[in-house]
Amino acid sequence: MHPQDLAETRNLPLFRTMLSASFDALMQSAMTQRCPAGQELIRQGARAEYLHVVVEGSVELYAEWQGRRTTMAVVQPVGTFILAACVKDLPYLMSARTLEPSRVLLIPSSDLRAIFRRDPEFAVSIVGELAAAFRSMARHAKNLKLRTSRERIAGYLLKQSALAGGADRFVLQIEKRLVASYLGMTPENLSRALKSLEGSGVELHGHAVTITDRARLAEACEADVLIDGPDSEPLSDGVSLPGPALSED
Amino acid sequence: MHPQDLAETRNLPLFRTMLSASFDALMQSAMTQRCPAGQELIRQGARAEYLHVVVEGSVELYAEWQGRRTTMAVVQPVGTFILAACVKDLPYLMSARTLEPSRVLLIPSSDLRAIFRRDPEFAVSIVGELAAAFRSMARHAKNLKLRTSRERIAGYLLKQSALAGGADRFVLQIEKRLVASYLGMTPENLSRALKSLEGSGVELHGHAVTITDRARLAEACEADVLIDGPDSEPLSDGVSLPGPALSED
DNA sequence: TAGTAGACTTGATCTTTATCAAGGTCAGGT
DNA sequence: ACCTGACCTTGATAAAGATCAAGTCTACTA
Repeated sequence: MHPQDLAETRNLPLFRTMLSASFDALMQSAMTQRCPAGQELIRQGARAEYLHVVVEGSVELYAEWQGRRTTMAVVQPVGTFILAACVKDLPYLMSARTLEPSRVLLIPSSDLRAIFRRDPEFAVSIVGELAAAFRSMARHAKNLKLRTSRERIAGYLLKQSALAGGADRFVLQIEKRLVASYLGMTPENLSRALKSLEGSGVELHGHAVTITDRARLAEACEADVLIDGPDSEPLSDGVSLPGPALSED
Repeated sequence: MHPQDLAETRNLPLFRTMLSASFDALMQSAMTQRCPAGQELIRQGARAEYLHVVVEGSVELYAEWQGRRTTMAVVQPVGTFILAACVKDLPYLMSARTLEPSRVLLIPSSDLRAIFRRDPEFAVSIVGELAAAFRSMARHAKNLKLRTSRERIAGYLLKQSALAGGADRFVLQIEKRLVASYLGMTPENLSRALKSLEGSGVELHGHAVTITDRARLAEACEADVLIDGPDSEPLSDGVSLPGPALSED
Protein backbone atom coordinates (compact mmCIF):
# COMPACT_ATOMS: atom_id res chain seq x y z
CA MET A 1 0.00 0.00 0.00
CA HIS A 2 1.34 3.42 -0.94
CA PRO A 3 2.41 5.66 1.92
CA GLN A 4 0.31 8.39 0.32
CA ASP A 5 -2.83 6.26 0.50
CA LEU A 6 -1.99 5.16 3.99
CA ALA A 7 -1.77 8.78 5.08
CA GLU A 8 -5.05 9.63 3.38
CA THR A 9 -6.75 6.68 5.00
CA ARG A 10 -5.34 7.58 8.37
CA ASN A 11 -6.80 11.04 7.92
CA LEU A 12 -10.35 9.81 7.34
CA PRO A 13 -12.81 10.76 10.08
CA LEU A 14 -13.21 7.07 10.75
CA PHE A 15 -9.50 6.50 11.46
CA ARG A 16 -8.23 9.94 12.42
CA THR A 17 -8.56 9.73 16.18
CA MET A 18 -7.81 6.10 16.84
CA LEU A 19 -4.62 4.94 18.52
CA SER A 20 -1.66 4.50 16.21
CA ALA A 21 -1.25 0.97 17.48
CA SER A 22 -4.84 0.20 16.58
CA PHE A 23 -4.49 1.73 13.16
CA ASP A 24 -1.34 -0.19 12.46
CA ALA A 25 -2.96 -3.42 13.58
CA LEU A 26 -5.90 -2.78 11.26
CA MET A 27 -3.65 -2.03 8.33
CA GLN A 28 -1.59 -5.12 9.04
CA SER A 29 -4.30 -7.41 7.76
CA ALA A 30 -5.74 -4.95 5.26
CA MET A 31 -5.05 -5.25 1.57
CA THR A 32 -5.43 -3.06 -1.45
CA GLN A 33 -7.30 -4.31 -4.45
CA ARG A 34 -7.06 -2.85 -7.93
CA CYS A 35 -10.17 -3.36 -10.03
CA PRO A 36 -11.22 -2.60 -13.59
CA ALA A 37 -14.42 -0.69 -14.28
CA GLY A 38 -17.62 -2.62 -13.78
CA GLN A 39 -16.24 -5.14 -11.34
CA GLU A 40 -18.60 -6.47 -8.72
CA LEU A 41 -17.02 -5.99 -5.32
CA ILE A 42 -19.75 -7.31 -3.09
CA ARG A 43 -23.06 -8.97 -3.70
CA GLN A 44 -26.13 -8.34 -1.60
CA GLY A 45 -26.93 -11.27 0.65
CA ALA A 46 -23.30 -12.26 1.10
CA ARG A 47 -21.78 -12.08 4.55
CA ALA A 48 -19.68 -9.02 5.29
CA GLU A 49 -16.03 -10.03 5.34
CA TYR A 50 -14.33 -6.71 4.70
CA LEU A 51 -14.92 -3.06 5.32
CA HIS A 52 -14.26 -1.31 2.03
CA VAL A 53 -12.48 2.00 1.59
CA VAL A 54 -12.49 3.60 -1.85
CA VAL A 55 -8.99 4.98 -2.34
CA GLU A 56 -9.25 5.80 -6.03
CA GLY A 57 -12.03 5.68 -8.63
CA SER A 58 -15.67 5.33 -7.66
CA VAL A 59 -18.05 2.65 -6.52
CA GLU A 60 -21.79 2.27 -6.98
CA LEU A 61 -23.89 0.78 -4.21
CA TYR A 62 -27.05 -0.71 -5.63
CA ALA A 63 -29.85 -3.03 -4.66
CA GLU A 64 -31.64 -5.63 -6.74
CA TRP A 65 -34.94 -7.40 -6.38
CA GLN A 66 -36.86 -9.47 -8.86
CA GLY A 67 -34.77 -8.33 -11.75
CA ARG A 68 -35.26 -4.68 -10.87
CA ARG A 69 -32.32 -2.65 -9.77
CA THR A 70 -31.72 0.71 -8.12
CA THR A 71 -28.70 2.80 -7.23
CA MET A 72 -28.52 3.54 -3.52
CA ALA A 73 -25.34 5.59 -3.43
CA VAL A 74 -22.10 6.38 -5.22
CA VAL A 75 -18.97 6.32 -3.08
CA GLN A 76 -15.98 8.39 -4.07
CA PRO A 77 -12.50 8.75 -2.57
CA VAL A 78 -11.90 8.68 0.22
CA GLY A 79 -15.07 7.08 1.50
CA THR A 80 -16.04 3.83 3.19
CA PHE A 81 -18.99 1.56 2.66
CA ILE A 82 -20.91 -1.31 4.21
CA LEU A 83 -19.74 -0.45 7.71
CA ALA A 84 -23.11 -1.43 9.17
CA ALA A 85 -23.03 -4.96 7.81
CA CYS A 86 -19.42 -5.35 9.04
CA VAL A 87 -19.97 -4.33 12.62
CA LYS A 88 -23.06 -6.53 12.93
CA ASP A 89 -21.57 -9.42 10.97
CA LEU A 90 -24.71 -9.66 8.89
CA PRO A 91 -25.41 -10.04 5.16
CA TYR A 92 -24.98 -7.00 2.94
CA LEU A 93 -28.22 -5.29 2.00
CA MET A 94 -26.61 -3.82 -1.10
CA SER A 95 -24.25 -4.85 -3.85
CA ALA A 96 -21.28 -2.81 -4.97
CA ARG A 97 -19.41 -2.43 -8.24
CA THR A 98 -16.75 -0.14 -9.57
CA LEU A 99 -17.83 2.55 -12.02
CA GLU A 100 -14.29 3.11 -13.28
CA PRO A 101 -10.89 1.55 -12.68
CA SER A 102 -10.50 1.82 -8.92
CA ARG A 103 -8.43 0.91 -5.95
CA VAL A 104 -10.16 -0.33 -2.84
CA LEU A 105 -8.76 -1.00 0.60
CA LEU A 106 -10.18 -4.10 2.29
CA ILE A 107 -10.18 -4.34 6.07
CA PRO A 108 -11.25 -7.68 7.53
CA SER A 109 -14.42 -7.07 9.48
CA SER A 110 -13.38 -9.46 12.24
CA ASP A 111 -10.33 -7.27 12.93
CA LEU A 112 -12.52 -4.21 12.78
CA ARG A 113 -14.83 -5.60 15.41
CA ALA A 114 -11.97 -6.75 17.60
CA ILE A 115 -10.21 -3.41 17.50
CA PHE A 116 -13.16 -1.17 18.08
CA ARG A 117 -13.79 -3.07 21.29
CA ARG A 118 -10.28 -2.28 22.47
CA ASP A 119 -9.91 1.29 21.27
CA PRO A 120 -12.60 3.61 22.62
CA GLU A 121 -11.63 6.44 20.29
CA PHE A 122 -12.12 4.17 17.32
CA ALA A 123 -15.49 3.14 18.69
CA VAL A 124 -16.46 6.78 18.91
CA SER A 125 -15.45 7.29 15.29
CA ILE A 126 -17.46 4.28 14.18
CA VAL A 127 -20.47 5.61 16.03
CA GLY A 128 -20.07 8.92 14.22
CA GLU A 129 -19.67 7.26 10.84
CA LEU A 130 -22.71 5.03 11.35
CA ALA A 131 -24.82 7.91 12.55
CA ALA A 132 -23.83 9.85 9.44
CA ALA A 133 -24.71 6.88 7.22
CA PHE A 134 -28.09 6.57 8.93
CA ARG A 135 -28.84 10.23 8.44
CA SER A 136 -27.82 10.06 4.82
CA MET A 137 -30.18 7.13 4.21
CA ALA A 138 -32.97 8.86 6.12
CA ARG A 139 -32.53 11.88 3.86
CA HIS A 140 -32.67 9.63 0.83
CA ALA A 141 -35.97 8.17 1.99
CA LYS A 142 -37.41 11.61 2.80
CA ASN A 143 -36.40 12.85 -0.62
CA LEU A 144 -38.15 9.94 -2.29
CA LYS A 145 -41.31 10.18 -0.25
CA LEU A 146 -41.83 13.92 -0.04
CA ARG A 147 -40.74 15.21 -3.41
CA THR A 148 -41.75 14.76 -7.02
CA SER A 149 -39.11 13.66 -9.46
CA ARG A 150 -38.70 17.18 -10.80
CA GLU A 151 -38.07 18.48 -7.29
CA ARG A 152 -35.57 15.72 -6.58
CA ILE A 153 -33.64 16.61 -9.71
CA ALA A 154 -33.50 20.30 -8.86
CA GLY A 155 -32.28 19.36 -5.40
CA TYR A 156 -29.68 17.06 -6.87
CA LEU A 157 -28.31 19.78 -9.12
CA LEU A 158 -28.04 22.21 -6.21
CA LYS A 159 -26.32 19.58 -4.12
CA GLN A 160 -23.80 18.85 -6.87
CA SER A 161 -23.16 22.55 -7.18
CA ALA A 162 -22.51 22.70 -3.44
CA LEU A 163 -20.11 19.75 -3.66
CA ALA A 164 -18.30 21.61 -6.43
CA GLY A 165 -17.62 24.38 -3.96
CA GLY A 166 -20.78 26.30 -4.72
CA ALA A 167 -19.78 26.89 -8.33
CA ASP A 168 -22.40 27.85 -10.88
CA ARG A 169 -20.73 25.73 -13.51
CA PHE A 170 -19.85 22.12 -12.90
CA VAL A 171 -19.85 18.69 -14.52
CA LEU A 172 -22.03 15.77 -13.53
CA GLN A 173 -19.80 13.22 -11.88
CA ILE A 174 -21.87 10.20 -12.82
CA GLU A 175 -23.87 9.00 -15.79
CA LYS A 176 -27.37 10.33 -16.11
CA ARG A 177 -28.94 6.89 -16.02
CA LEU A 178 -27.28 6.38 -12.64
CA VAL A 179 -28.53 9.74 -11.45
CA ALA A 180 -31.98 8.66 -12.57
CA SER A 181 -31.73 5.36 -10.73
CA TYR A 182 -30.40 7.06 -7.61
CA LEU A 183 -33.25 9.54 -7.67
CA GLY A 184 -35.78 6.76 -8.18
CA MET A 185 -36.95 7.38 -11.73
CA THR A 186 -36.35 6.18 -15.27
CA PRO A 187 -33.72 7.75 -17.55
CA GLU A 188 -36.49 8.94 -19.87
CA ASN A 189 -38.18 10.71 -17.01
CA LEU A 190 -34.92 12.33 -15.93
CA SER A 191 -34.24 13.50 -19.46
CA ARG A 192 -37.63 15.14 -19.81
CA ALA A 193 -37.58 16.69 -16.37
CA LEU A 194 -34.11 18.11 -16.97
CA LYS A 195 -35.38 19.74 -20.11
CA SER A 196 -38.32 21.20 -18.23
CA LEU A 197 -35.86 22.65 -15.71
CA GLU A 198 -34.15 24.59 -18.47
CA GLY A 199 -36.12 27.73 -18.10
CA SER A 200 -36.00 27.36 -14.34
CA GLY A 201 -32.47 28.60 -14.00
CA VAL A 202 -30.38 25.74 -15.42
CA GLU A 203 -28.63 25.05 -18.69
CA LEU A 204 -27.29 21.68 -19.75
CA HIS A 205 -24.87 20.72 -22.45
CA GLY A 206 -24.09 17.05 -22.17
CA HIS A 207 -22.75 16.57 -18.66
CA ALA A 208 -21.92 20.23 -18.20
CA VAL A 209 -24.35 22.06 -15.95
CA THR A 210 -24.66 25.81 -15.66
CA ILE A 211 -26.86 27.38 -13.05
CA THR A 212 -28.03 30.66 -14.55
CA ASP A 213 -30.53 31.57 -11.86
CA ARG A 214 -29.90 29.95 -8.51
CA ALA A 215 -32.97 31.47 -6.92
CA ARG A 216 -35.27 30.07 -9.61
CA LEU A 217 -33.73 26.64 -9.27
CA ALA A 218 -33.97 26.70 -5.50
CA GLU A 219 -37.61 27.61 -5.93
CA ALA A 220 -38.14 24.48 -8.02
CA CYS A 221 -37.12 22.25 -5.13
CA GLU A 222 -37.39 24.37 -1.99
CA ALA A 223 -33.98 23.29 -0.76
CA ASP A 224 -33.97 22.15 2.85
CA VAL A 225 -30.97 21.17 4.97
CA LEU A 226 -33.06 18.44 6.55
CA ILE A 227 -33.25 16.70 3.18
CA ASP A 228 -30.39 18.00 1.10
CA GLY A 229 -27.84 18.35 3.83
CA PRO A 230 -25.11 18.95 4.55
CA ASP A 231 -24.74 17.77 8.10
CA SER A 232 -22.69 20.58 9.50
CA GLU A 233 -20.27 19.85 12.29
CA PRO A 234 -21.65 19.86 15.84
CA LEU A 235 -21.97 23.31 17.33
CA SER A 236 -19.44 22.44 19.97
CA ASP A 237 -16.81 23.26 17.36
CA GLY A 238 -18.06 26.80 17.43
CA VAL A 239 -18.46 27.05 13.68
CA SER A 240 -20.32 25.28 10.97
CA LEU A 241 -18.71 24.22 7.74
CA PRO A 242 -18.63 26.70 4.92
CA GLY A 243 -21.13 25.86 2.26
CA PRO A 244 -24.12 27.19 0.43
CA ALA A 245 -26.90 28.29 2.70
CA LEU A 246 -30.02 26.20 2.41
CA SER A 247 -33.18 27.66 3.74
CA GLU A 248 -34.64 25.91 6.71
CA ASP A 249 -38.15 24.55 6.37
CA MET B 1 -39.58 5.83 37.39
CA HIS B 2 -41.13 2.45 38.13
CA PRO B 3 -38.74 -0.37 38.98
CA GLN B 4 -40.52 -2.44 36.37
CA ASP B 5 -39.74 0.09 33.62
CA LEU B 6 -36.21 0.47 34.86
CA ALA B 7 -35.72 -3.28 34.59
CA GLU B 8 -37.20 -3.33 31.11
CA THR B 9 -35.02 -0.46 30.01
CA ARG B 10 -31.95 -2.10 31.48
CA ASN B 11 -32.80 -5.18 29.46
CA LEU B 12 -32.86 -3.37 26.12
CA PRO B 13 -30.08 -4.37 23.72
CA LEU B 14 -28.84 -0.81 23.98
CA PHE B 15 -28.39 -0.94 27.77
CA ARG B 16 -28.08 -4.64 28.55
CA THR B 17 -24.33 -5.00 28.50
CA MET B 18 -23.19 -1.66 29.86
CA LEU B 19 -21.65 -1.29 33.31
CA SER B 20 -24.12 -0.92 36.12
CA ALA B 21 -22.37 2.25 37.17
CA SER B 22 -22.83 3.69 33.70
CA PHE B 23 -26.45 2.69 33.58
CA ASP B 24 -27.14 4.21 36.95
CA ALA B 25 -25.40 7.42 35.93
CA LEU B 26 -27.51 7.61 32.79
CA MET B 27 -30.70 7.02 34.71
CA GLN B 28 -29.72 9.60 37.28
CA SER B 29 -30.39 12.44 34.89
CA ALA B 30 -33.10 10.68 32.90
CA MET B 31 -36.75 11.47 33.38
CA THR B 32 -40.01 9.89 32.46
CA GLN B 33 -42.60 11.87 30.62
CA ARG B 34 -46.27 10.98 30.41
CA CYS B 35 -47.99 12.25 27.29
CA PRO B 36 -51.51 12.25 25.91
CA ALA B 37 -52.19 10.98 22.41
CA GLY B 38 -51.11 13.24 19.61
CA GLN B 39 -48.45 15.11 21.53
CA GLU B 40 -45.48 16.34 19.60
CA LEU B 41 -42.33 15.09 21.30
CA ILE B 42 -39.70 16.42 18.97
CA ARG B 43 -39.76 18.62 15.93
CA GLN B 44 -37.51 18.14 12.94
CA GLY B 45 -34.78 20.75 12.77
CA ALA B 46 -34.51 21.09 16.54
CA ARG B 47 -31.29 20.14 18.21
CA ALA B 48 -31.20 16.72 19.85
CA GLU B 49 -31.34 17.15 23.59
CA TYR B 50 -32.62 13.77 24.69
CA LEU B 51 -32.49 10.20 23.58
CA HIS B 52 -36.06 8.92 23.72
CA VAL B 53 -37.15 5.50 24.91
CA VAL B 54 -40.77 4.50 24.42
CA VAL B 55 -41.77 2.72 27.61
CA GLU B 56 -45.49 2.55 26.99
CA GLY B 57 -47.78 3.50 24.13
CA SER B 58 -46.46 4.21 20.65
CA VAL B 59 -44.73 7.01 18.81
CA GLU B 60 -44.79 8.01 15.15
CA LEU B 61 -41.64 9.32 13.51
CA TYR B 62 -42.53 11.48 10.56
CA ALA B 63 -41.00 14.00 8.22
CA GLU B 64 -42.49 17.15 6.75
CA TRP B 65 -41.57 19.28 3.80
CA GLN B 66 -43.54 21.99 2.09
CA GLY B 67 -46.75 21.03 3.77
CA ARG B 68 -46.39 17.40 2.77
CA ARG B 69 -45.87 14.81 5.40
CA THR B 70 -44.80 11.18 5.57
CA THR B 71 -44.49 8.55 8.27
CA MET B 72 -40.97 7.21 8.55
CA ALA B 73 -41.46 4.71 11.37
CA VAL B 74 -43.64 3.76 14.32
CA VAL B 75 -41.80 2.99 17.54
CA GLN B 76 -43.36 0.70 20.09
CA PRO B 77 -42.26 -0.40 23.58
CA VAL B 78 -39.55 -0.89 24.33
CA GLY B 79 -37.76 0.95 21.55
CA THR B 80 -35.52 3.97 21.22
CA PHE B 81 -35.45 6.72 18.66
CA ILE B 82 -33.30 9.54 17.32
CA LEU B 83 -30.10 7.98 18.57
CA ALA B 84 -28.21 9.19 15.49
CA ALA B 85 -29.02 12.86 16.07
CA CYS B 86 -28.08 12.49 19.75
CA VAL B 87 -24.66 11.00 19.28
CA LYS B 88 -23.75 13.55 16.63
CA ASP B 89 -25.36 16.47 18.42
CA LEU B 90 -27.12 17.51 15.24
CA PRO B 91 -30.67 18.59 14.38
CA TYR B 92 -33.35 15.93 14.15
CA LEU B 93 -34.23 14.88 10.63
CA MET B 94 -37.66 13.71 11.79
CA SER B 95 -40.41 14.81 14.07
CA ALA B 96 -42.08 12.56 16.62
CA ARG B 97 -45.53 12.46 18.17
CA THR B 98 -47.42 10.02 20.33
CA LEU B 99 -50.15 7.96 18.69
CA GLU B 100 -51.77 7.08 22.00
CA PRO B 101 -51.26 8.01 25.63
CA SER B 102 -47.64 7.09 26.21
CA ARG B 103 -44.76 7.19 28.60
CA VAL B 104 -41.36 8.15 27.29
CA LEU B 105 -38.00 8.04 29.00
CA LEU B 106 -35.76 10.99 28.21
CA ILE B 107 -32.00 10.60 28.49
CA PRO B 108 -29.95 13.78 28.06
CA SER B 109 -27.84 13.35 24.97
CA SER B 110 -24.85 15.07 26.56
CA ASP B 111 -24.79 12.36 29.25
CA LEU B 112 -25.20 9.74 26.60
CA ARG B 113 -22.19 11.01 24.72
CA ALA B 114 -20.13 11.33 27.87
CA ILE B 115 -20.87 7.83 29.06
CA PHE B 116 -20.37 6.00 25.83
CA ARG B 117 -16.87 7.42 25.74
CA ARG B 118 -16.16 5.93 29.13
CA ASP B 119 -17.90 2.59 28.85
CA PRO B 120 -16.69 0.52 25.88
CA GLU B 121 -19.49 -2.01 26.26
CA PHE B 122 -22.02 0.77 25.94
CA ALA B 123 -20.21 2.06 22.87
CA VAL B 124 -20.45 -1.39 21.34
CA SER B 125 -24.19 -1.44 22.03
CA ILE B 126 -24.65 1.97 20.45
CA VAL B 127 -22.76 0.82 17.40
CA GLY B 128 -25.07 -2.17 17.14
CA GLU B 129 -28.19 -0.08 17.58
CA LEU B 130 -27.08 2.48 14.99
CA ALA B 131 -26.14 -0.22 12.51
CA ALA B 132 -29.58 -1.76 12.99
CA ALA B 133 -31.24 1.62 12.45
CA PHE B 134 -29.22 2.17 9.29
CA ARG B 135 -30.17 -1.21 7.92
CA SER B 136 -33.80 -0.61 8.73
CA MET B 137 -33.75 2.69 6.84
CA ALA B 138 -31.88 1.11 3.93
CA ARG B 139 -34.60 -1.55 3.74
CA HIS B 140 -37.23 1.17 3.78
CA ALA B 141 -35.58 2.90 0.82
CA LYS B 142 -35.16 -0.36 -1.10
CA ASN B 143 -38.80 -1.20 -0.51
CA LEU B 144 -39.87 2.19 -1.87
CA LYS B 145 -37.62 2.10 -4.91
CA LEU B 146 -37.92 -1.50 -6.00
CA ARG B 147 -41.53 -2.38 -5.33
CA THR B 148 -44.93 -1.21 -6.49
CA SER B 149 -47.41 -0.15 -3.86
CA ARG B 150 -49.28 -3.43 -4.12
CA GLU B 151 -46.07 -5.35 -3.47
CA ARG B 152 -45.19 -3.16 -0.53
CA ILE B 153 -48.57 -3.80 1.02
CA ALA B 154 -48.28 -7.56 0.61
CA GLY B 155 -44.84 -7.37 2.19
CA TYR B 156 -46.18 -5.27 5.03
CA LEU B 157 -48.93 -7.79 5.80
CA LEU B 158 -46.45 -10.66 5.85
CA LYS B 159 -44.15 -8.68 8.09
CA GLN B 160 -46.97 -7.91 10.52
CA SER B 161 -47.88 -11.56 10.54
CA ALA B 162 -44.28 -12.41 11.39
CA LEU B 163 -44.27 -9.86 14.20
CA ALA B 164 -47.43 -11.48 15.52
CA GLY B 165 -45.47 -14.70 15.88
CA GLY B 166 -46.23 -15.96 12.41
CA ALA B 167 -49.96 -16.11 13.08
CA ASP B 168 -52.39 -16.24 10.19
CA ARG B 169 -54.80 -13.99 12.02
CA PHE B 170 -53.74 -10.70 13.50
CA VAL B 171 -54.81 -7.12 13.97
CA LEU B 172 -53.21 -4.09 12.35
CA GLN B 173 -51.38 -2.19 15.07
CA ILE B 174 -51.70 1.21 13.46
CA GLU B 175 -54.26 3.15 11.50
CA LYS B 176 -54.47 2.43 7.81
CA ARG B 177 -53.76 5.99 6.85
CA LEU B 178 -50.47 5.72 8.74
CA VAL B 179 -49.70 2.43 7.05
CA ALA B 180 -50.34 4.18 3.75
CA SER B 181 -48.07 7.06 4.65
CA TYR B 182 -45.36 4.72 5.88
CA LEU B 183 -45.54 2.71 2.66
CA GLY B 184 -45.41 5.88 0.59
CA MET B 185 -48.92 6.02 -0.88
CA THR B 186 -52.28 7.67 -0.31
CA PRO B 187 -54.96 6.12 1.90
CA GLU B 188 -57.19 5.72 -1.17
CA ASN B 189 -54.50 3.81 -2.95
CA LEU B 190 -53.96 1.57 0.07
CA SER B 191 -57.65 0.89 0.34
CA ARG B 192 -57.96 -0.16 -3.27
CA ALA B 193 -54.81 -2.23 -3.28
CA LEU B 194 -55.90 -4.03 -0.13
CA LYS B 195 -59.13 -4.92 -1.83
CA SER B 196 -57.25 -6.20 -4.83
CA LEU B 197 -55.20 -8.40 -2.52
CA GLU B 198 -58.34 -10.11 -1.30
CA GLY B 199 -58.28 -12.92 -3.74
CA SER B 200 -54.54 -13.19 -3.32
CA GLY B 201 -54.68 -14.97 -0.02
CA VAL B 202 -55.84 -12.28 2.41
CA GLU B 203 -59.11 -11.33 4.03
CA LEU B 204 -59.76 -8.08 5.83
CA HIS B 205 -62.49 -7.08 8.22
CA GLY B 206 -61.75 -3.67 9.58
CA HIS B 207 -58.33 -3.94 11.20
CA ALA B 208 -58.49 -7.72 11.45
CA VAL B 209 -56.34 -9.49 8.91
CA THR B 210 -56.59 -13.14 8.00
CA ILE B 211 -54.07 -14.77 5.75
CA THR B 212 -55.93 -17.55 3.96
CA ASP B 213 -53.20 -18.52 1.54
CA ARG B 214 -49.72 -17.55 2.64
CA ALA B 215 -48.11 -18.84 -0.54
CA ARG B 216 -50.34 -16.70 -2.75
CA LEU B 217 -49.63 -13.63 -0.65
CA ALA B 218 -45.90 -14.28 -0.66
CA GLU B 219 -46.13 -14.55 -4.42
CA ALA B 220 -47.67 -11.08 -4.56
CA CYS B 221 -44.59 -9.53 -3.03
CA GLU B 222 -41.78 -12.06 -3.44
CA ALA B 223 -40.70 -11.72 0.16
CA ASP B 224 -36.98 -11.17 0.60
CA VAL B 225 -35.02 -11.02 3.84
CA LEU B 226 -32.88 -8.27 2.33
CA ILE B 227 -35.93 -6.01 2.20
CA ASP B 228 -38.42 -7.38 4.66
CA GLY B 229 -36.01 -8.55 7.31
CA PRO B 230 -35.66 -9.63 9.95
CA ASP B 231 -32.01 -9.12 10.71
CA SER B 232 -31.22 -12.42 12.34
CA GLU B 233 -28.57 -12.52 15.02
CA PRO B 234 -24.96 -12.86 13.86
CA LEU B 235 -23.96 -16.39 13.03
CA SER B 236 -21.46 -16.40 15.84
CA ASP B 237 -24.41 -17.20 18.08
CA GLY B 238 -24.77 -20.43 16.21
CA VAL B 239 -28.48 -20.03 15.58
CA SER B 240 -30.75 -17.57 13.91
CA LEU B 241 -33.88 -16.27 15.52
CA PRO B 242 -37.05 -18.26 15.03
CA GLY B 243 -39.35 -16.67 12.53
CA PRO B 244 -41.06 -17.26 9.24
CA ALA B 245 -38.70 -18.26 6.50
CA LEU B 246 -38.38 -15.68 3.76
CA SER B 247 -37.01 -16.85 0.49
CA GLU B 248 -33.67 -15.37 -0.44
CA ASP B 249 -33.50 -13.47 -3.70
C1' DT C 1 -78.02 5.76 23.27
C1' DA C 2 -77.70 9.29 19.99
C1' DG C 3 -74.51 12.55 17.92
C1' DT C 4 -70.39 13.58 15.87
C1' DA C 5 -65.73 13.64 14.17
C1' DG C 6 -62.44 11.14 12.04
C1' DA C 7 -61.25 7.20 9.51
C1' DC C 8 -62.18 4.44 5.72
C1' DT C 9 -64.13 3.36 1.21
C1' DT C 10 -65.69 4.13 -3.42
C1' DG C 11 -66.08 6.36 -7.84
C1' DA C 12 -64.63 9.66 -11.38
C1' DT C 13 -61.00 12.08 -13.12
C1' DC C 14 -56.43 13.86 -13.77
C1' DT C 15 -51.38 13.90 -13.21
C1' DT C 16 -47.28 11.72 -12.93
C1' DT C 17 -44.38 8.32 -14.21
C1' DA C 18 -43.20 3.99 -16.68
C1' DT C 19 -42.92 1.45 -20.83
C1' DC C 20 -42.07 0.66 -25.60
C1' DA C 21 -39.96 2.02 -29.80
C1' DA C 22 -37.09 4.69 -32.68
C1' DG C 23 -33.54 7.90 -33.54
C1' DG C 24 -29.53 10.58 -32.35
C1' DT C 25 -25.07 11.51 -30.15
C1' DC C 26 -20.70 10.63 -28.29
C1' DA C 27 -16.44 8.14 -27.17
C1' DG C 28 -13.26 4.35 -27.65
C1' DG C 29 -11.18 1.00 -30.45
C1' DT C 30 -9.70 -0.99 -34.75
C1' DA D 1 -11.52 7.96 -40.03
C1' DC D 2 -14.91 4.70 -39.48
C1' DC D 3 -17.39 1.40 -36.82
C1' DT D 4 -19.61 -0.01 -32.90
C1' DG D 5 -21.88 -0.01 -28.71
C1' DA D 6 -23.21 2.67 -25.03
C1' DC D 7 -25.81 6.38 -23.48
C1' DC D 8 -29.13 9.77 -24.15
C1' DT D 9 -33.17 11.86 -26.15
C1' DT D 10 -37.76 12.07 -28.14
C1' DG D 11 -42.38 10.58 -29.16
C1' DA D 12 -46.47 7.71 -28.46
C1' DT D 13 -48.86 5.03 -25.36
C1' DA D 14 -50.08 2.74 -21.08
C1' DA D 15 -50.12 2.05 -16.29
C1' DA D 16 -49.76 3.51 -11.65
C1' DG D 17 -50.89 6.49 -8.44
C1' DA D 18 -52.85 11.15 -6.82
C1' DT D 19 -56.59 14.11 -6.30
C1' DC D 20 -61.28 15.50 -5.66
C1' DA D 21 -65.76 14.53 -4.07
C1' DA D 22 -69.17 11.98 -1.92
C1' DG D 23 -70.59 8.62 0.93
C1' DT D 24 -70.24 4.95 4.79
C1' DC D 25 -68.61 3.10 8.84
C1' DT D 26 -66.95 3.29 13.50
C1' DA D 27 -65.70 4.64 17.86
C1' DC D 28 -65.77 8.00 21.21
C1' DT D 29 -68.33 11.52 23.69
C1' DA D 30 -72.10 13.70 25.69
